[in-house]
Amino acid sequence: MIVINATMKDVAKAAGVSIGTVSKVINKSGFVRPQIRERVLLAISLLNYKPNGIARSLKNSKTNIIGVILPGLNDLYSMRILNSIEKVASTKGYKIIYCSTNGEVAREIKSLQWLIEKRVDGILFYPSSEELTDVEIPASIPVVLLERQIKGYNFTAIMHEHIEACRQLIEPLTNKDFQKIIFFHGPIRSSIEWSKVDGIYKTLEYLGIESEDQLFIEVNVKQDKRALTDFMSKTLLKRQEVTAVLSTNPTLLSASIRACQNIELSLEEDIEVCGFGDIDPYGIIMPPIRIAEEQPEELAKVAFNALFEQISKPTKKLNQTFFITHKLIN
Amino acid sequence: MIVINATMKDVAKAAGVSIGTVSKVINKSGFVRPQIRERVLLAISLLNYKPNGIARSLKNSKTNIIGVILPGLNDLYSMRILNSIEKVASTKGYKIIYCSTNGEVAREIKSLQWLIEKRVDGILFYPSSEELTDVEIPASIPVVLLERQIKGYNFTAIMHEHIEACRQLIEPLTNKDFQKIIFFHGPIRSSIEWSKVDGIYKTLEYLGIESEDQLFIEVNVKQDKRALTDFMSKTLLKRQEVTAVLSTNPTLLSASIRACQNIELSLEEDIEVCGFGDIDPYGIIMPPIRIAEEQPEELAKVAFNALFEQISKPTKKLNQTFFITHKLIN
DNA sequence: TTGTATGCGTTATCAA
DNA sequence: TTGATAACGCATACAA
Repeated sequence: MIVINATMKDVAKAAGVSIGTVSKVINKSGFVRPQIRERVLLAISLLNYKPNGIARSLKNSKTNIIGVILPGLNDLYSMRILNSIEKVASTKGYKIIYCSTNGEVAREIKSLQWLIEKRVDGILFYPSSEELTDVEIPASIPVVLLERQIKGYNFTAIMHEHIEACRQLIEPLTNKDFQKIIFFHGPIRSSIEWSKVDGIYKTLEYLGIESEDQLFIEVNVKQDKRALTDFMSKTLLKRQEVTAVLSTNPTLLSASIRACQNIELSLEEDIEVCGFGDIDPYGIIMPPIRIAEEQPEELAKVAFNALFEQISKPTKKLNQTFFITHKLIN
Repeated sequence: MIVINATMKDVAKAAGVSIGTVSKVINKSGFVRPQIRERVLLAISLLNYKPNGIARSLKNSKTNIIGVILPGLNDLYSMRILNSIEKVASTKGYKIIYCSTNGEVAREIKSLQWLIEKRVDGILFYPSSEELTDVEIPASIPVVLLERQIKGYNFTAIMHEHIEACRQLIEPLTNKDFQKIIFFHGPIRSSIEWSKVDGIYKTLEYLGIESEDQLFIEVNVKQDKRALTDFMSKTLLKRQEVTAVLSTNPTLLSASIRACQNIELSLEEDIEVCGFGDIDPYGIIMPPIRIAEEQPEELAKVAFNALFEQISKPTKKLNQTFFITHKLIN
């Protein structure tokens, strides 16, 4: 008997038993006489029967899928987040549906709605802003946020703590003779950039250094590589008194390095460059610079576990914020 | 009337119509009297009804999901592949389930089986070897392979062509005075490494250079960064006559650069380093070295389109191999 | 121990 | 134009 996509019904017929019995054999639930069980197993392999996960999900209200919404896979940070989420999720039997938003609220909404429609068991969401409207998330689908809280929702959120990292970056600079530091940062309306700049201010205050004496320069990170390098080169040339640079994200940090190379400032002797971002996965930068690295693996693990918790015990609705600390290298 | 997870039945009852009518309104199929239509729409928003995608998939035998199986997200190449697949897929209304295999056949099989069970509409599969056993893929689920063909299956496959890239890398080296080149490559039992080494041989032959006079060194890429750098440093010190290095993958290429820095060979004056792999996304390496970059975006696009083709017209079973060419930079 | 029947939430085919 | 009903493939409570 040849059946293209065999169902339990086909198996039942072939084995001369009822659907219920086949189901029991497959799910190892209840008891089935060994003899019959064998007949069923034989029929299954003969017909090359594959259970239909969709029907199962419908019946059980469980998909074993979680949705992961990220701005995109454009840097090592996002890549490592997704990589880790997938790894830890798969140890608990979950697969992931990955959605990118390109930082657009409209696409965030679309993704959320799609995932809700597909009845995923939970959602990990890295919002690109604190705003989100026009989407109500059913209480049956837990959501855990990455790196940001969303106004008016108060989900569980996991984010990096920046103040301590700022201290670790800045303090060594000031241990030596007094330095004039230039801080390159992105738009402070971004909450992440803001909290880094805030961390810098707090650190300076803690160290008894006047913020007014240092240079804070907001840079348009949307420029292309070349433009960024040029801008920083010019800035550094204009400010010859500067002896250290701290950049708050990988784009700016790499641009700082290119700028120094550009105007022939030696990272060894003339200027000290440090900042946030895993920009040198292959260890090529010489001399190695001091970097505060995000810990995406840690973030992913904590986030998934929080989500898993909520999936498993839907009653527990204790929304908290967890903080991850940076790792300082070199 | 408060309903937690409203269904079409709830909507129908609330609007005082039948389920069939509600379905018609939602799917805009058939005609519904405007007045009734409004009533239904009202009920939908009142009850906060969300269609159940699982039930839809069951009914329509269509999930709008494709599975993507990759060895992992451990380098920029995989990242860009996944990124592009997701982007192009979403333009056609598909979401992706991402599965990592860590290069283990057992996990490849598990992933395939899981995706088959979930009845995804198609699968993009980057196998880590040419072997695969114990898994029969139903004809109803098209599969397109990335970078490799699997023995005994003969699926449509998309892969990079390496011979031309080898020519473009090697020819400039030989335009100058005769050079002694060292070729660092990975295990040639890997089909990708093999085809690169093959490309090198063919190029040398084409250029009339004796392969015997050049150095081919197979390197264990599983070593850690430090060990790799040391190994290459020693090799280069032993072979002072070498004036150029070609490495066949990003791990080896970056190690070559670190080795040169290590033993103070100037990339500008003493030695020429080139090879395969996008190791410098932030443009920090000075001087820029010549690199043959894979084109993951192109690969992803071609692969998805091939898959989409097969999903749309299941009859067409013309399995082919498509080749992508590298892009030479610097 | 096994079989029957119902429901999960849709869509689609018919009658009405 | 609308409504009733039968699938889709499976799990399960209950009857046999």
